[in-house]
Amino acid sequence: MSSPQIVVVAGPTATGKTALGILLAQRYGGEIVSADSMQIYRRMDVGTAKATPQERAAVRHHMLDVAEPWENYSVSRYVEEASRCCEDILRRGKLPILVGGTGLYIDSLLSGRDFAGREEGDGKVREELCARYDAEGGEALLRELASFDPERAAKLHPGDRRRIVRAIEIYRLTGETISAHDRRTQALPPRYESARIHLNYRERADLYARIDARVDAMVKNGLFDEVASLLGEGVSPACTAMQAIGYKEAAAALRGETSRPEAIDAIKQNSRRYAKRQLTWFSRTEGALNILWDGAPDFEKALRVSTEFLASRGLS
RNA sequence: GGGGGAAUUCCCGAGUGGCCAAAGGGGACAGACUGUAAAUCUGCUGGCAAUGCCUUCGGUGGUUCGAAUCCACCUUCCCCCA
Repeated sequence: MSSPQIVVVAGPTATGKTALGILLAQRYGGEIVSADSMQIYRRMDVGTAKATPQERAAVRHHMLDVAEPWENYSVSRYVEEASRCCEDILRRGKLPILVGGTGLYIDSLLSGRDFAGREEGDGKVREELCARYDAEGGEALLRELASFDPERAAKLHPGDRRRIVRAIEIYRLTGETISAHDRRTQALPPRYESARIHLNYRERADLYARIDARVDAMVKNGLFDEVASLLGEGVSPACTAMQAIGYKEAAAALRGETSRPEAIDAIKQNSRRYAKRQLTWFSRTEGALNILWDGAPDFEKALRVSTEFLASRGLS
């Protein structure tokens, strides 16, 4: 195994990724590349727990504030832009430290995955397929998918509108089935060798308590004002950015659909569930150093353990 | 003090004699994931030596071949009249 070009710090929300990332960047002379699907948006700071101006002054951060909240960002754009950042950092002889909780972004960047039909689509096909899904039902579209890609059809559930539509869309746009596409991209060697560090709490209850406390802190730090101002500048609730946890619930409360306490409870609950999904995602990647907090983070120890781990992988 | 109503599995809430370990929803738990991913989708949820057995529908006792469902009393809560 060749020595890693990139260090990854991942884990569920509220586990101290940002702080450990900065410590590592300082220790190794690295720069942070964020891997967070919501921190890419400008003016979404408190609700996404973005690194503070002080933290960003201490260590250079990339892939933060690279899009407007009304833009439709995507994994493919992330891979494109973030890999440019990594190339740049590497070229300058520094260590890119990928920090974030969006598993798909991390894996896609590391593998150098290309996404099918990037140029071709203008959304028309997808729109049409979505309409058909709603009118004819999932079973019908799944049968259609099965006619040219039975392998994929067998894996999808009729209720999975998004993936059924996408699978048919790719075929229509590129002539290649998504199964064939996936097989082909899977066979490609990864773009970057990486050393991965995963953060979590040993006890689920501690993770959840930490999340709840952080949501309370966000509210105290002006989450509702931040959301109100976004809404005020005309950001539509339909935007991807407005589907972020904390934002959608606060927006509903600001519109009077729910009370604030209800919104805050919903934010906590959705954050806990999100953390669980992150855990599930990260649990399948092997070879990571798992750092488990006992009750509270111990960054001194984490830095020491990480350094040993990275040394064993050839980084000094 | 009198009259009426309600108590169901973690929560809400169906169920009014067998097809009920008990609909549905929520939550919890688990999983998936290749252009929205903080999104989206799926599974599961009394116990066990498990094609069956045991415990459970406020409590106790009763009717019945058989009760969450019927009867009596008790407890708690709600509403109305005082």
